[in-house]
Amino acid sequence: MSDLIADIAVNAPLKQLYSYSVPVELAGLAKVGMRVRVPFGRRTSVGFLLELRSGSIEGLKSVKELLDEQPILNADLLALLRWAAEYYCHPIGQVIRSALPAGLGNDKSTTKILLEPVYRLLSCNIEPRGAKQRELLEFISKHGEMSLSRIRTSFSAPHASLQRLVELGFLSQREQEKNRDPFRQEELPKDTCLTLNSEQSEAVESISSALGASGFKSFLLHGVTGSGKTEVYLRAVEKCLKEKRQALVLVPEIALTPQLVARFRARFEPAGHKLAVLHSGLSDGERYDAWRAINRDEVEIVIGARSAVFAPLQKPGLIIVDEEHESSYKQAEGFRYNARDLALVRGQQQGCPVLLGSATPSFASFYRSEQGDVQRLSLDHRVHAGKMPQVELLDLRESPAEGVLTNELIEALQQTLERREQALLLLNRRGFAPFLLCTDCGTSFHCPNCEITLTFHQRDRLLRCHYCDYAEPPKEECPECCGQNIAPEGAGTERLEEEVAELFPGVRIARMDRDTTSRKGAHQKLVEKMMQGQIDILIGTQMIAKGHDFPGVSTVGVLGADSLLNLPDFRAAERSFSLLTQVAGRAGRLSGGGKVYIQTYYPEHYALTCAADQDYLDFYQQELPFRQELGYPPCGYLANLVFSGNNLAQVKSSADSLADLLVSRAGSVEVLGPSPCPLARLRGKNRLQLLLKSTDRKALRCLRSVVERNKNRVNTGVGLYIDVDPIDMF
DNA sequence: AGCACGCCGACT
DNA sequence: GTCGGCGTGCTC
Repeated sequence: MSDLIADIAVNAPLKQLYSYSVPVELAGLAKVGMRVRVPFGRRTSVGFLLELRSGSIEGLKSVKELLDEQPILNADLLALLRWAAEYYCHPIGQVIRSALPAGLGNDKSTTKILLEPVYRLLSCNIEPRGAKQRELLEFISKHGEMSLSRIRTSFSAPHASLQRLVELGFLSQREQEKNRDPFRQEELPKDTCLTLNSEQSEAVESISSALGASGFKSFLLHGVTGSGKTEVYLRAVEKCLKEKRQALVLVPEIALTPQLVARFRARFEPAGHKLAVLHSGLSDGERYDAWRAINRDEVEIVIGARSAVFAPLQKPGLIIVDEEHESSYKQAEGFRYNARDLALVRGQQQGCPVLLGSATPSFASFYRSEQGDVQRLSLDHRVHAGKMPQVELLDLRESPAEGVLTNELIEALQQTLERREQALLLLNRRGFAPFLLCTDCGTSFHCPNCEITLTFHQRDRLLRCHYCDYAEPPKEECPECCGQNIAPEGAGTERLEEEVAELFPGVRIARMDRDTTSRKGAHQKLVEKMMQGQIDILIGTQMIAKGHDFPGVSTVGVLGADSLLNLPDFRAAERSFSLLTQVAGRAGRLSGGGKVYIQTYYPEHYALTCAADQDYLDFYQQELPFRQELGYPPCGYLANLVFSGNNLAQVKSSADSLADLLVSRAGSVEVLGPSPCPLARLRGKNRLQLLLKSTDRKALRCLRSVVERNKNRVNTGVGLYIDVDPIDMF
């Protein structure tokens, strides 16, 4: 006797599926991709139906309830999610939940479906008496079925009259789901349909032919700032819509790039194409409505941040990842996926082209394009033939700064203010432990095994490598120049703001960083003030280098470029180059002849010199040997195991014992550590990491499954997670 | 993650 | 004598 069995991913941090019997009355209705309610242990839980098969139901509990009438996840999306759960070593139930809008994944559905009345004409043999009623009736008969909110756009307070018309039998009324529209009050911006230059045309041509062929193909659109990448996106999407397929556009953070959304709306909404936006700034309700509209196949273009890679499009024909180098595509907590990489996987699974775009491509993407895995499309020329700014590297060894600013930069700021132009000061101080530096010659201290900067640990007075746990005591004297001036470095935007205010009394200074923009709309407000010239000097973190162009800015100062270069991370040079190139592109966009000053102890470092020349290829060629020699991505693969717990001894013994096991099974995989995480204590927990590195992807996957099978070796009270393809090592 | 069971300290 | 602390173990 064979019965129907459902394999369910339960909403709990558990890797495997659980099998349930499907009761006869649900057998015909149950479909893969639906949410169900199942008894789980001594409680009930929401689960996701992933497989249906026949077999013996002996000893199985049965599905209690189907929570959807139709599957909410289609087969393609489920395939992507299952792949991601496996690849990123994360429980499938939680992976699925993270792909759903809040309210669909948990037991308590807090998000309400709004209903609104919809009116339809029944008969119009006789006329109603009131003038307003007649107008309403005429309006509805002209446009057919009409929702209350639509009627409200033409009539004020129509509800009472409509009620009366329903009572009199002129209209029928039914309830319909109402969609919350985040664009409600926004005016539709004007479209500027630009003519393409030859580079753009070529790029569009290549993408178009891939769209026509409808199979997977990936492109890297490498276009300098101002080279018109967005116009290429727009044309590609246009072509995609012509093929009757949908487009998915990923952006790092929509809140910071409203103009991209505006251009898409301007181009496509007048033609009647429906566009949806998914990002963290939406209310749960708005997000939920947008998600469901996409799922009902009412939307042709989706623009969204990271998690939009899971948008439930029925037949995506094109996936665009804008600013693909941005590290915010990697989720740093919980389900640690990389949306850029998953976009490529989704494209492969669904057979649709994927377009990665950036002015400073990630090293990985450029490498793939060099290998021929990704087709590179280059836009080397600025659309408006704007001059590239002049970049000057200020050598701090020759002219040390008294405070944060060197005299040259102070001078340049003074002149900028006199000319009534604006200045940007970038200081990317992030919460890292300070590093040691010889202020005479600029030497900092590197790990002999890993080639990354050693971090100074005040507590045990040691220089430590956060990858392999190499340690040495700090030198009293610089090994390069025998100088005695070895000092920890560090200064933040707040201190800079103070210094600038003292130097230039009366000047309008503003600061833009996470602290000053945490409130909703605060960022936009600063941007507007800057645009209107109400700010003379804007000080901020890398936030000021992204998103907006400030046409009035003629001078850019970069401080603490070295602190980025000295992060204990093999991507430090890549990050520095990328940020500096971007911020340099902010100067003198309109006026021409903007100047950029970068203060540094390493004016000869290739990350800086290449950024100064805006020369990506040169940077790539200089960086490549390091990655190759040390087997770092993309020349190798990484997985980071993080152990955390309150009791350091327990954390250490867990990490050590798992490390021993892994070393014995390592094969070609290097097992580095365990060593303290860059943030060795975080939220009261002691943290150790064990880095797995290999040029052989399969071997690394294999070792990861050894970890999965031996999680029980980890002491209770010690948490373990795996970060696959880590970006930040904390 | 929940939600139990279970085995030790201070309360009516 | 019990109420409850949170260690540990399981969930088709």
